[in-house]
This record gives sequence, C-alpha cells and structure tokens, in this order.
Amino acid sequence: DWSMTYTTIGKLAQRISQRSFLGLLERDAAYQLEAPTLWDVDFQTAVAQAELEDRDRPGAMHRVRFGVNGTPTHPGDGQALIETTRPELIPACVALLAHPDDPRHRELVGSEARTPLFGTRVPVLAHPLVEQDKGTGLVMVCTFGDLTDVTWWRELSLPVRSVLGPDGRLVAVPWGSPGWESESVERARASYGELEGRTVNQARKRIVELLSESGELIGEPQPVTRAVKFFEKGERPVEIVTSRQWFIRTIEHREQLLARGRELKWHPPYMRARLEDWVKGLTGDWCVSRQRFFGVPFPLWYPIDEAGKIVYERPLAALESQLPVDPSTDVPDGYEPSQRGQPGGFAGDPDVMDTWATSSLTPQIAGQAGEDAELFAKVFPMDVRPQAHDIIRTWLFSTILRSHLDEGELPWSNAAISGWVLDPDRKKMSKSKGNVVTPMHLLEEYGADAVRYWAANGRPGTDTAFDAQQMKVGRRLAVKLLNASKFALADLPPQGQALTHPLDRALIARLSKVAAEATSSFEDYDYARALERAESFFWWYCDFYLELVKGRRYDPDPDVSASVSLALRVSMSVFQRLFAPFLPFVCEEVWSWWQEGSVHRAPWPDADELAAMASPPSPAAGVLEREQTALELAADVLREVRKAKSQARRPMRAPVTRVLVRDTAARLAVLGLGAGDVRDAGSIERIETEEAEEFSVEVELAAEAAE
RNA sequence: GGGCGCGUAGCUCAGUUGGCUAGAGCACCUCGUUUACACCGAGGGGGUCGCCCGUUCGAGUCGGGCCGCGCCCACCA
Repeated sequence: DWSMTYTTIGKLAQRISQRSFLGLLERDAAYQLEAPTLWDVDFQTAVAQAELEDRDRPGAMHRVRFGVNGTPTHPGDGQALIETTRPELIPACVALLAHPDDPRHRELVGSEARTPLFGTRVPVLAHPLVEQDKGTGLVMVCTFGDLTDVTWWRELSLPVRSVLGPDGRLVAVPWGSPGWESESVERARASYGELEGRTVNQARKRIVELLSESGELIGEPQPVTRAVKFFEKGERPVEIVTSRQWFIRTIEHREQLLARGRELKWHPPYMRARLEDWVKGLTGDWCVSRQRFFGVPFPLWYPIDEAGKIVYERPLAALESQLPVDPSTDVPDGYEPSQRGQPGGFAGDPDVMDTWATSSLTPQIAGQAGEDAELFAKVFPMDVRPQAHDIIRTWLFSTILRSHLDEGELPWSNAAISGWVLDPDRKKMSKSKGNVVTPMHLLEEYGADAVRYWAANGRPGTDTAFDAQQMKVGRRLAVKLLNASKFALADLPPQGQALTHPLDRALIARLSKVAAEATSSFEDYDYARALERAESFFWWYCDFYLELVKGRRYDPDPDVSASVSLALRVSMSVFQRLFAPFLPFVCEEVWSWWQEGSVHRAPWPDADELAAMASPPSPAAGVLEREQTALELAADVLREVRKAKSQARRPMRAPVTRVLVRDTAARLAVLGLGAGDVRDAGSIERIETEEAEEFSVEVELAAEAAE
C-alpha cells in the first residue's frame, strides 16, 4: 500500500523510535555505561558487534621476554616468554595468564612479572580460557587488545591501563603516578616517549626496534595471517576504547530470544540456526549510541552542576508532547534556552542512535504504534518479515528484541529469508569489486515481467546467480500468455452452462490440481514452486489442449463450441490469476481485455470450485479417472502423430490417412472420448485401434502431392 | 575450530513421505511454418544423479563415512 510509506528520518519514525527508547529507559531496559567499547578509529564512533566482520590480515608474531623474580625453578630461568601480534600494547599490559592445568607455568602463577621496556609489575594468574597450545602457553592481557582481554579484565578484576586514544594514536600517560608505577620510571618514560602520539602501526614498528635493541625480543618476528575484526565499513581494525555509551539489555534475555526464534516460522527452516548462532555468541549488550552526525538523536539532556560538570547519572528525558526532539536545539522541560552549556543548566546528549535501533522498530512504525491504536491492533503482530540472510543478525535479531521488550511477543509470525543476487560468476556483488549489475538496462531489454520472473525463480534462502538466459525465458512466457489469451478469448463463441465435453472436464480437473498446488506452495512461502507448477502446466496446455480443441472452438454449431468456450474462459481466467504475482504487467493487460477491475485485486483461483465444475454429470465410480486418461491419451497420440510428421519432414498440417493406436484394452476404451479432437488437431482421416501391452502409434501420411 | 547449505545433461535448476525407462528451460542439431504465437512450432542428441559403504525386493531420494564448493559463527595471544 503505497499510501503508507515512511522514511526513517521522518517525524513519525523518529517519534516512535524516541518513544520506544524512553520506554526502555523507564523500565531500566536501557542503560548508559562508561566501559570498554568497540571503536572505529577513523569514523571515531562506537560500533556494535553486529557491525563487525573478520578480515584476514598479515601480521607478525613476536616472542617477548618478561622479567620474573625469585622463580629459579621456572623454565627459562628468571624469565617468562609470551607471544603477541600486538607488542605496541605492552605498556597497557595488566597481567600474564596461564591455563590452570599447564605444568610449564605452575611455579609462575601467583608471582609477579615485569613488563619489558616499562618495568611495570603485573600479576601472573591462571584462567581456563587460556589455550595451552598457543604460543608459549603464557599470554599477556592488555587493556584492551581484543574482546578476550575484556573478558579477562572483567572476570579477574584487573586494573585499567589504557594507552589508545579515540583517534587510534597512543595517548600521553603519567609514568610514575598511581596505576603507572614502574621499577624504572626513567626507562618507562623514555621508552614510551618513542611511542606517544604514534598510530598503532607506527608504534608497533618502533617498539619492535626498541625490544630488539634491549634484547627483550626473542628471535625474529614470525609472519602470520590472522583474522582481524573490522567495522564493516572501516579501513582500519576496530580497537577497544573506554567511553560512555548507551546500551539496550540483551544478554539477560538470551534464553527468551532463543525461544522467540523457535516460535517464529522460518522459510526455509534451517535459517533459524543463523539467529541461534548469533544469540549464543553475543558477548555483551547492544551498544546503540553512535558518535555520528546523522541519525535519530537520543531524546535526552543532562543537567550541568554548579561546577560546570555534566551529570550523566541524571538524564533529563523529553516529554511525550515534545517528541520528536533534537536535544541540540530543543530545551528540556523546566529550562530556558539560555541555560544551554551553563553551570546549573543543561547539555543535550550529543549522540545519535544506531540505524538498527530505529530499523528494529519497522513493524511498530508501519503499524504506527502509540499513534493509531486501531491500526496497530489490526496489523501487529504482522504476518511476515521478508529479508535476506545477511541481515539476520542485525535487522531480524534486533526487531525481535525490540518487539520482545516493548510488546512481549514476536513482531511477525513468519520470516521469509531470501538469498542474494550474485554476479554471473556466483560472486557477491559489491561496489568495491565493481561487479554490480544494476537492473535498469535489464528492465529495458527484457521488460519488468521478465526480470521479476527471473527473481521469482530464486528459491527461499538460496543465492541466485545473475542469468540473462532466465530473463529470456520469462519474456517468452509473458509473450506466450499474451498470444494464448488472444487465441482463447478473441471472438469466442457463446459459452455453455456446463462442461459437457469429457476433455474439457479433464482439463479443468487438472487445472484444479495445479491451482491447489500453487496455493499450498504460496502458503508455504515457496513462491518459486508455485510459479514452476503453473508454468509447466501452462506450456502443456498451449501445446496440447489448445491444439486439441481448435476444431470445436471454431465449429459453427454453438452446441459444439459451448463447452470448450466455457473451458477456455475458465482456464484463461485461472492462468492469468496464477501468473499475476510473477508477471504483473502482462497479466493485467490480458485481464483488462475481458474482465472488470485489476487482476491483482481479483480473488485467487479456488481449486475446489474448479474441481466441482470438472466433476462429470454422472458421478459413477471411475468416470473422473477415465476422462483424465482420455485427455492424456489424446495428447500422447497427438504427440506421436507430430513426431511422425516431423521425422518425415512434412508440415504439421500434412494430412494423415490412417493412425493405428496400440494400447491396453482399458486405455483404448476411453480413446473414443477424445478421438474427435485428436482427428481435428492432427488432420487425421481415420483412427484405428489394436490391443497391445504397450502404447504405440503407427501413422500413415498422405502422399506429399495431396498437400 | 563449530554450525548450516549445496554438489543431478555444456549452463541454470526441478525431482515433497524410496517405485525413474532420471526431467524442464537455455545452448546445440534436424525439420517445418506464418488462420494465438518467428519474441514461433515439431522433433532429436546429450547424464555411471560428487565418491565409497550400508539399509531395502527396489536409493537421485534414507543412514554412515569421505571429497569439493559456498555461507554463517568463533577467542586478533
């Protein structure tokens, strides 16, 4: 319904998004925290776990010697060796860890070690997450090199010794002051002076030189390739930087979210595993604040105390009547604009929400939650979320989370997961690779129906390689529908009240089955199957049924043409509606030739109605089956006649003097029901029969001169 | 490393409770024709259903094990 579109920057979406956030805040489902956060150093913003991707990057493994005291029994005699790919974080080292069961480091655990170059004393502790077979089995914990560091830091209550700034450069640190003690402050300052202000890469290069000079680097760095986490749009690896951010509670709902995932009907079912993997792998709550310019702002301000300090602990929420608000221009209730930024005044929250924080409310926005209670009650929860598999962990996940938190139920009953359109070489299209095929020229060359036809052939969940051949097929089908409709409907004689001819009943009976299959396929979200069934039967219909009934259709006697006239109307009406979802334009066109209104508003074909129409007047046992066999046999004989003509290199209208059909008695008994149509369609003078085990046809063509 | 999916004609893919002499379209070859359709029609060739075991009267279909491809996830030592 194109009258109900919205944009995520529109007032409606902003209002609903801000209102939902305030609701979460009120219920303590959202909170702010100064904590280690995934951070992109180029965009200088927090990013969420869902926005990360792994990229393989070359690096080097450095073996580094830490000093140890009074542990002469330890192998290496007075030294502890660790391996690291990030030696630039040695000044941020807060502990060394070994696995509790590792015999090599048992003596060392519980003692203290000294960092190289800086002489900081760090405890040597045990933790089960340490992998014994990596490196020396001894690992350094820094604040923060990776998410595991965060885990260790949290679980072992380690101090923070942070060296990395939001711009990705090493910040100044106060060597010698509390937290930055050193056995040799002079040396620490001197060493760090070589690193301060440098980027991570520059610092890494320099510290390797320093370690090498001091003899604390053991051996040469060994080149390795390792998976590094990047913000999906970023150029440099994400870092972990401590900052104040807003979070939505997620982890504590893990089990309920998994239950929601099981409640949802997935198409195809195996896609549920993607959500489960994701939910089970979550390492923290969802960070929703971003330090960017564009986005929906947080509807919050903070008081400023008399000393001019922002009091983050007491956020001032916007009033419902103010929504949507922009705290950088709007003013909180009870304050004057002149108080902005002043002691005793207020400051607006400078951050905006993650785009998914608004997109996760799609059903609520479309249903106008909190705006139009009647509409919302009518449409929520919705039937289906259609989307591709790559954003299960973002769009699908976050939508379920928000609906769970706000509405206490699933946002929709079904998830229809599509695949990607791949380039002709089956690679994912991407701007950076330059292999993107835009659809405009396809629409121009093949038509919108053909492009849509091709897209509909991609089965749910399956990636589809771009294939111009398939568009030709779609175009052919569209043209065929145009031509068949023209033949079937133009100058059609008056229709009868009922299907009096057995072949017409048999046709509608088959059509009923096809309609039933298309319907159940659609109900299963298997649109590709619905199309395939309708399509293959339609081609059979054109090749055989339309040819078989030509004689009766053009017969001047209205009693003869009445039944086929009805069958043609019914069948074309059904085909036009069955194809309408796939070939919307051509179907609308052929529908307009003889029907009122739009085919897209017409009722879907009713298989039961068709079956009723196809039932024989005398419902004796086996009549239905006999008529089905008659139609099949008629088509089989016609096929053999055509084959004979084709192999004799004669035209299809070449007359046939005699056809001998051999088949079982049972089948021959029903041949008569369709023999007249077969004769007309094959230009056959005489059909004879002979009983046999297997079906075969002998064809006698008239002499060529007879043409 | 864990999980999921896929491997059927040269290509894109059907094959739903095991019964197939394995199908369709494209491409290829032959022929025909213009009274719905040259954006056409009729016909033909082409496959040890990735490999190996097993269950079964019978396996493309079920079970196990390999091989290959793809995707998702994962702890950057």
